[in-house]
Amino acid sequence: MSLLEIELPDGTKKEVAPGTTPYDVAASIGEGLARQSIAARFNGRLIDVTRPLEDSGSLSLITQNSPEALEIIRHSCAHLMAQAVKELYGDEVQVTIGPAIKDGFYYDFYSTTKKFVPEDFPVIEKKMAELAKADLPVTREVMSRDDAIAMFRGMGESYKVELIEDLQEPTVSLYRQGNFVDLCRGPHVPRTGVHKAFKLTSLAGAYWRGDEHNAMLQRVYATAFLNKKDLKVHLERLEEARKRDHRKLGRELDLFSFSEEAGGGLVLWHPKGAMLRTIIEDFERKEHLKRGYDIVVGPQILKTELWKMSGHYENYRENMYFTEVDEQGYGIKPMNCLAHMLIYKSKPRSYRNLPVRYFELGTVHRHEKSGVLHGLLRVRGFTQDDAHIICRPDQIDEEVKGVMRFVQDVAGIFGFQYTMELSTRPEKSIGSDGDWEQATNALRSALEDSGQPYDINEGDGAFYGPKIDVKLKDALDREWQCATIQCDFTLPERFDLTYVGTDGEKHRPVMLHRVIVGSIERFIGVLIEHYAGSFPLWLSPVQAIVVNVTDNQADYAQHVYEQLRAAGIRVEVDLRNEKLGFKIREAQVAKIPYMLVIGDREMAEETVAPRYRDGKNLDSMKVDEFVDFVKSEAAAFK
RNA sequence: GCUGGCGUAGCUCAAUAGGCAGAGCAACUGACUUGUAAUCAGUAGGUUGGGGGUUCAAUUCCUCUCGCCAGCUCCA
Repeated sequence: MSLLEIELPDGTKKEVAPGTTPYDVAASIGEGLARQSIAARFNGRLIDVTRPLEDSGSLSLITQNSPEALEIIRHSCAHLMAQAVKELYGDEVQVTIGPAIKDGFYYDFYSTTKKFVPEDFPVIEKKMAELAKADLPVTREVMSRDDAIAMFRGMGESYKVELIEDLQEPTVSLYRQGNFVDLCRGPHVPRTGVHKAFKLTSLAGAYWRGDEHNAMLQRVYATAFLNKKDLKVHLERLEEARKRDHRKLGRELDLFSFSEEAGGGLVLWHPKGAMLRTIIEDFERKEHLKRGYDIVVGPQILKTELWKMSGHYENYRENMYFTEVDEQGYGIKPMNCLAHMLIYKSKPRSYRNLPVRYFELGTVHRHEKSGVLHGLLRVRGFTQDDAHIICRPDQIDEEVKGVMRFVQDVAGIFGFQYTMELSTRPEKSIGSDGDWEQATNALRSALEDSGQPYDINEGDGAFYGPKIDVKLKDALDREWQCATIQCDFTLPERFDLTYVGTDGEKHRPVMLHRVIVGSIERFIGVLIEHYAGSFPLWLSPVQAIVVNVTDNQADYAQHVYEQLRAAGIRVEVDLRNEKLGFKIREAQVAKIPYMLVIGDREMAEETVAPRYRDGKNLDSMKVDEFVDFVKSEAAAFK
């Protein structure tokens, strides 16, 4: 039999007999490499390290240091968990699927009798640890489809049977470890002893195949890492995320609340939260004016007929609020585009006028399903930093690039990294091939131009045009959908938007919908978690607080407060008869950047003694000096 | 919307196998006049989310409803 030629990543070639496994190859290089290898990549495909090689090709070993390692370990750990559950609860529980996900994995179980509770976690973890310690070999088998169906049917695993029945292949692969066998494509770690750091984290309901008409399964979430140290870091990060929860900080910092009486998903902005909003809104207006946008304002309600014309009534009605007065129906706007188009249509437009860029801090209402509401991140009434750019087709490219630069600048100012996705034409869509091609190319070229990497979501665009989604990455590396840019051919058509071209004829413009931060509500929610409530000076609703040491300095402290207020500093004063330490503590908990301490010394010298919220004291300075200091510090962020 | 869990003072949480609802912080009053993360004492605060039911008696059990939380599905 002829030997196989195996090419290794460093370019060296080895000749091996057919049936040699990647593990054998690793062992021939070094014992350490063999021990560390948990899978292999052969001709681009991930395979088990114990899989016999049948062809020549390129081989690289996946060790614990490889980027793919964690996902494989987590997937294998899901099998370990399923094995533990089956050993503990046996026939009461049916297994379904258990993939790796971001930060961990889950396994969905079906049972009519066993109800998982968090108290089961230590029991399951203990069993998993036992199985890991036993260091069972994990072996792959190939079986005909019919045999596999018969086997799982015999085991009473009807969900597995259903999965296999839907597969087209004549054979399926199974993985066995000890008494546990699971349908799986693999690859998996070679032995259960690889699992050294795992933890069950939570329980949830989930529908079989994500369809609410199907049976409800019990999903057990868990996570696994290469070692205990990485697991610990991850758990600490979860704890940090909990501490930063914007709903908790929103209450503690007195920024906003919700009221049962007002209704779910409707935000009540308290003075400090409203201040924060106002700062961001002022920032937005300034930035838009700088970039050639015009500010417009449309009404909150528009006649129902208009929503029928736009297609919203047909496609979006269940998300809209309606009202009727004098037998005339109105829809409360869920989007701002209609008014902007009516403004465009208010007079004839020439190619010379294009593009028009209409910007509105547009408050919209959408009846989101009750189960999806989540603090500020998903609400029913919110304000978008919305703009519609109406332009000639040949201008799309430049306009999209302008929007991309805008996004880049704003992300930079707030200290966000971000990722981008291009969503292309879906199967169900309208518009000509040429339009789609031009618009998609414009978006792609803007993405290329930005120099940032991006993903492509084939077929995930809106039915009326392709789009770019931008996801901000916060201080804890979590992603939030904020900005989007969408090309739209439909609405200009439906509303008969036109411009007169050089040829004197009417032409159809293109409309770009775009938001930069998305919704002010969601953005503030993200900002709160991003900054953990400690806003930079320019965003802080309260920038400084004047605190006197004793009543003796009360009049001077009040005077300083008034001076600062008059100078445009967002300042408070705490004249309460409390110990200085107590007042400092309260200001610290409120995350106010500067505390201005005033005792007899400062009063005599007519100065203030600023203390930053990190505990550092600045030298005493005159009030005017502090004003200049704050203004220059705050400006530095912009 | 679906599945599961939870609603007790402004906040964080006790209590009850159905029998007078309690603490810390916050609030208020008073004393203390204080130099960089919590001074002491006192007072007040509740139709136990809301409606209906079972019971001599319901915060506790049943039921409907509203809201919140986790997830699913969907989204700025």
